[in-house]
Amino acid sequence: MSAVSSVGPTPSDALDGYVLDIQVGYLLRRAHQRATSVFLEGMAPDALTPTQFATLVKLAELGPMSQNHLGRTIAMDPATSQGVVRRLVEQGLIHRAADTTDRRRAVLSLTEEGRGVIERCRKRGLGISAKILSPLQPAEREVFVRLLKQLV
Amino acid sequence: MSAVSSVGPTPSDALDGYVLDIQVGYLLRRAHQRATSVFLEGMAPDALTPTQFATLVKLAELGPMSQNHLGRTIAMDPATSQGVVRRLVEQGLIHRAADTTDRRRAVLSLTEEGRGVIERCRKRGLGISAKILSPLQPAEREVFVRLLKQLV
DNA sequence: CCACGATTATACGTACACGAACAAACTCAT
DNA sequence: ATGAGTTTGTTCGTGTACGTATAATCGTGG
Repeated sequence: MSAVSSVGPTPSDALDGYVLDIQVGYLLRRAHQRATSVFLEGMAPDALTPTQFATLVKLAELGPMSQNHLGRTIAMDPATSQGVVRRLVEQGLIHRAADTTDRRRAVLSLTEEGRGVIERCRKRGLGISAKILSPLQPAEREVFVRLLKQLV
Repeated sequence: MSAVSSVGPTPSDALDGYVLDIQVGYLLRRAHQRATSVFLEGMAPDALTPTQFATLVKLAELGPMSQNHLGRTIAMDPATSQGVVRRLVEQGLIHRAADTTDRRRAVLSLTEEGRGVIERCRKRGLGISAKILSPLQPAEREVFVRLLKQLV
């Protein structure tokens, strides 16, 4: 029976040194929330999510490939890839074709419309990145991105 | 299996300078994924998610309060708070009581079991934070956390 | 006192993220 | 060439996250 109740003004007997607001996981969650929010606001004209845009960009970078392969290049679970690709196909930005040599695979490629969306959104993407980093001093931004890359 | 041995010139005509892998939003998504994964692995004995743990910790820090208020202190949408708190109540870690002076509110507090979980998990939480930051040099870790805090 | 606006909590829909289970198809070793 | 093991894509369940809508309640100005 641990009598937990300290009479004093500290309700955090059980914590003892654990301060949530400086834990890196908590801060990453908050920063990711804000980055997503800035992205959605900036991409509102095309109604693209960060993951959807990343999928299109990677497909443009690397050319046609299978769904799972594409997903792996941007750290998407196969189950997640399925939903993301399905929505992009429904929007007409990605084309699905059967692979002639491997009947399990679906070969994905950009449609003309998908290519157009990327061109329109490229500049906006750079603006969004700048806005996310805007609370930092210019010199700090490069440091932060360098460290963040090491963390992934 | 290797990178695309460029069948054509550049498949990324539409990109022109937009490299996904150095966009801060994309890196934050990846880092958050990894942080979540490390957390879930480290907290496996108690099966707590990062958000659930944050909720318990904040409740210990600040004492009993309403559901929306608690949610706001850790950047949760009211809709999100509802689900997180419901699951914690189902696990017996949080107690819900009607507010006597405001019948809209539900006053949340930690149960004895909830307090025990926090005590057990405190040290593990610190270990998890260290593990997330482990790819960085010790000096870099403080810099990173400082910059990350400014981004939130 | 009462109508109006704000707040609290809930419900529904959408979207990522992942574990688990599955069928179909492929590869490879024996 | 057959069987074992792997890969591809899907489906289901859980959890976070958010917009929108709604009902109940509270506070305040007139």
